[in-house]
Order: sequence, then C-alpha cells, then structure tokens
Amino acid sequence: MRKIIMPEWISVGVLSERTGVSVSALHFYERKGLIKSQRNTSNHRQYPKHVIRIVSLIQVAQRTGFSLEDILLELEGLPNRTRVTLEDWEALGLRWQGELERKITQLTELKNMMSDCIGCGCLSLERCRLLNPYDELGAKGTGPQRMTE
Amino acid sequence: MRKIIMPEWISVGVLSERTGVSVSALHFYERKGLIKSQRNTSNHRQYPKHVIRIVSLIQVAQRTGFSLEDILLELEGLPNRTRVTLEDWEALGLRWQGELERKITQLTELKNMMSDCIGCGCLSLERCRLLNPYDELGAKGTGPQRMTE
DNA sequence: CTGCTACCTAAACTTAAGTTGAGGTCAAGC
DNA sequence: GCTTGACCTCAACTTAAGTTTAGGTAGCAG
Repeated sequence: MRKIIMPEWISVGVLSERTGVSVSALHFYERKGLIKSQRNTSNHRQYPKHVIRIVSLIQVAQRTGFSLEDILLELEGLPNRTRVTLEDWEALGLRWQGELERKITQLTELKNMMSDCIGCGCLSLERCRLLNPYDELGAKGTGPQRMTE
Repeated sequence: MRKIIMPEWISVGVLSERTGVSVSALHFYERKGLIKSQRNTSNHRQYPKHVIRIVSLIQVAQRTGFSLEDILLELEGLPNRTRVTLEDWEALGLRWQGELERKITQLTELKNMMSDCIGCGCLSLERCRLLNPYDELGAKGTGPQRMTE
C-alpha cells in the first residue's frame, strides 16, 4: 500500500469543491476569523489542506444549530486553532450532542403538549398551557371558555 | 355558575398583554395579513377577541419552526379565516406534529451520525459521511486518512 | 387648559449569514 | 499578444422577523 501525499496547500476554489461551501462563504468565514489563509505571490489565498476539516466541522456545527459566532468561540477554545485533533473532535462532538439532545427534548415536549391539547380539545382561551404561555390577566375573572363555536 | 361575557372587541394593547406579543409585532402581523382589525372612530385598531387564539396559534406554529409566510398559507387554508374552530385546530395540530416529527428525526439522525463518528474516531478527510457530505473529488485517488496527527 | 396615556403612521434600523456586482490582477494557452 | 479562467477587493444588496424613532392624534383627569 503506497502512501499518497496530498498537496499541502489548496486554493479557495478547491476548498470550495471539497467542502461544498461557496467561495463567497469561505471569504466570509475568513473575514469572521473562522478560518485563516496565507497568500501566494499572486495574492491568492492558500489554505493548508486540514482547513477542509475545519470547514466541515463548521457545517456540522451549523446543522446542530450553532451560530457562526458560537462556532468561532468553540474554535478559539481549541488548543491548536489550525490542526483539529481527534481529542478536540471528541470534546466538541460530545458538547454538540448535548446541544442536539436539548433541542430534541424541546421539540418533543412541544409535540407532546400539542397531543395533549388536541386530545383534550381544550383550545381554551384562558387555560391552555400551549396556547397561553404568557396570559396572566385572562386567567382571572372570566373563567375558562370552550371553543365549541 | 354565571356565564361571564367577555368584551367583543379588544385593543391592540390588550391583545399584546393577552398574547405576550409586542404591539409592534402585532402591527407587523397585520401588515403581513396574518391578522385583521377594524378601526374605531379614533382610528384605533379593534380586534374581535378570538384573534387572541389566532395569535396564539401563530406563536405555536413559529415554535414548531414555520415561517410567517408558511403560517399565512396555513391560515388562508382555513374555512373561516377569523374564527378558528376545534376541527381547524385538530387538522393544523396534526400537520404541525408531523412537521415536528420530521425535525426531531433529522436532529436524531445527526446526533447518531455524531455518535458513530466519535465512536469510530474516523474524522477521515475523505470518507466520513458526517464531515464530507459533498466531497466527490477527495473520495478518489488519495485514499483514506486518519486524523492521528 | 395642561398633561398623560394609548394609540396612529412611515421610514429607517437591526442581526445573521451570506450573495451579487463592479472593477481589477495575473498566469496560461493558443 | 490576446483571451480566458481563477482569483482579488470593496461595497451594496438580500431575507426574516421584527424594533426603533420621529412626529402626530384622541380622549380623559385634574
């Protein structure tokens, strides 16, 4: 088995192809400080190839619901900003799973509340905890109301 | 048990208090066609009180992830735009639960992919389905790579 | 009459995550 | 020697879901 050596540096176009992220978005990430590049003699960006991994992690983080600002903080928290190790990824991944878990729980709760609400047919203007999370005034004085038209 | 009659018409301030939605947002919803009002002699908005229910439904729909544009379509699909019946709510609620279910499934899949990825410690630049959803080029020619620094 | 409060309109501003456009450089191929 | 393609910068534009601001009205209390 021969070991094939990949090029050390890649252009923004190649980075775009390899990650599925548009060139303009990559420029944008760079302005935001999420990725960094060097320039060649023609002033073209040159990325060390492991930036592919960073961009990929950014995509995953976005899919789990983080903002680019959050992600920047995560990346800044890494021991080595440019080379993400296996240990880094384990730590990030576990944290992100926690975040996903929270999101899933929230949506599940909402769904269950909906089931209850549909099941009981309440739609009460004053009492339904799904429909009236903020209502304090309506709760007193006027009594519950059924939506039986 | 006395039946207490609620006022037929409420002001925008009251609607705001009862729903937890800011006055400016209610104005905005009205511009978007999500709710409708009549005006009194002072040109103040007057809402029939069942608009509370519509605004509440808007909140729930937003929490399940619909955009206001989506929600407008949902509301326009109702037999009676101004008075949401129990049957309407059942139909909407079931559809929205489906949407929630889809979202939950997606997030769960992402979380499982993360587990696999962390578990196998791959982080392969070329093969990880979590990290490389778009990569076609990298898949050929260069072979897998481990992130063992 | 004065002030207060709730309301009105229209337009500009906000944030996130980019995209689009205009105008310019550079190296390669024909 | 010209054209093409990939790249560069900077500024303006986009969408969603509102918020903020400025300036104006209507009715009630004292």
